[in-house]
Amino acid sequence: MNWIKIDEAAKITGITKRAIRYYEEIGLIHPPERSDGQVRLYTDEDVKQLKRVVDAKEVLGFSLQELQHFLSIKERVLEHKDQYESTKDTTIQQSELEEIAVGLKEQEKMLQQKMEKMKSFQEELKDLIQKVDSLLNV
Amino acid sequence: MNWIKIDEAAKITGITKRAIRYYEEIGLIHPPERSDGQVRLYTDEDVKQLKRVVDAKEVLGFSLQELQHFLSIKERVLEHKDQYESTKDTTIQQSELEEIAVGLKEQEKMLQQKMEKMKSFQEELKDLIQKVDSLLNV
DNA sequence: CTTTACTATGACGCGAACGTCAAAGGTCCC
DNA sequence: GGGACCTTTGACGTTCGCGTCATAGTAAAG
Repeated sequence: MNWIKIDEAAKITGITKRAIRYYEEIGLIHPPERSDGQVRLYTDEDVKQLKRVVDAKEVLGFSLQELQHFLSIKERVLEHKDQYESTKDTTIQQSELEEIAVGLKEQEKMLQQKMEKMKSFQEELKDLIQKVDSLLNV
Repeated sequence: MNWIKIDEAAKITGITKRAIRYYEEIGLIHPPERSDGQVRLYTDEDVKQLKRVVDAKEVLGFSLQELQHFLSIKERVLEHKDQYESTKDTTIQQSELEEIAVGLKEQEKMLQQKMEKMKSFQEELKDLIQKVDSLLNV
């Protein structure tokens, strides 16, 4: 495995070291491994997750809390699927699954609305660009 | 004209009264008319503008400053177009127009990227919903 | 084993975007 | 015209998302 320290992880992702530690602090990313001396060591996977989280935050405008909520749901669902017949604590109750389904569908609806609004804003932007261009080409 | 006070405007738009006053304070919306006793009176147009501003903020994840910048550019461009042959102070210099064009095109590019990332996130969401549904229909 | 360069943790600071409260004044209805 | 209920301005408080020290420990090179 290729372990890197926080400074390199920061350089790769473009996120500051402080922000990375902060994301860990609020549970947005998994705490990475540590050296014997308590130094954080990141894998490629860790770095990927970091990038995805930041993308989602920037692009979707989700608050970090919302994002964390989504990620924990996702993990639990995937875990549930893998360990289908096990009876671990991580197993999700049927009733809870239904709630999750409702919540996710709600999210998808909101995302859809967001994208539509973005489109109309994009149109407006294009219009404005056209107008500016026509003013320039006289 | 149908004048409404801030409380009704707040109820219509879903924005708090404090936020509306704040938006006015930082120049995000035009100061509305006032009664003799200094009470803010909003028209339908004002309410529309409020909605659009908030939409843009929520959907695009713009900071209020960025948004204000965009709105002021837009207004000045439109004004420029109307008063084409006038020599008012509001007229935009050629050089400035070019800068604006560059800035707007940059914005459009970023918007495009955002929308693409949103799409892929939407796919992920749909996947997850499918998985949950398949877990429910056993 | 020392030096040099990171790293960890804790604490305080900060700007944005409001919330909240107080004091003073405005509106409207009977 | 006198309450009951808004509104305004000002000021301070709060939360989020980090930035920025300060202090102390760690890693790697020579």
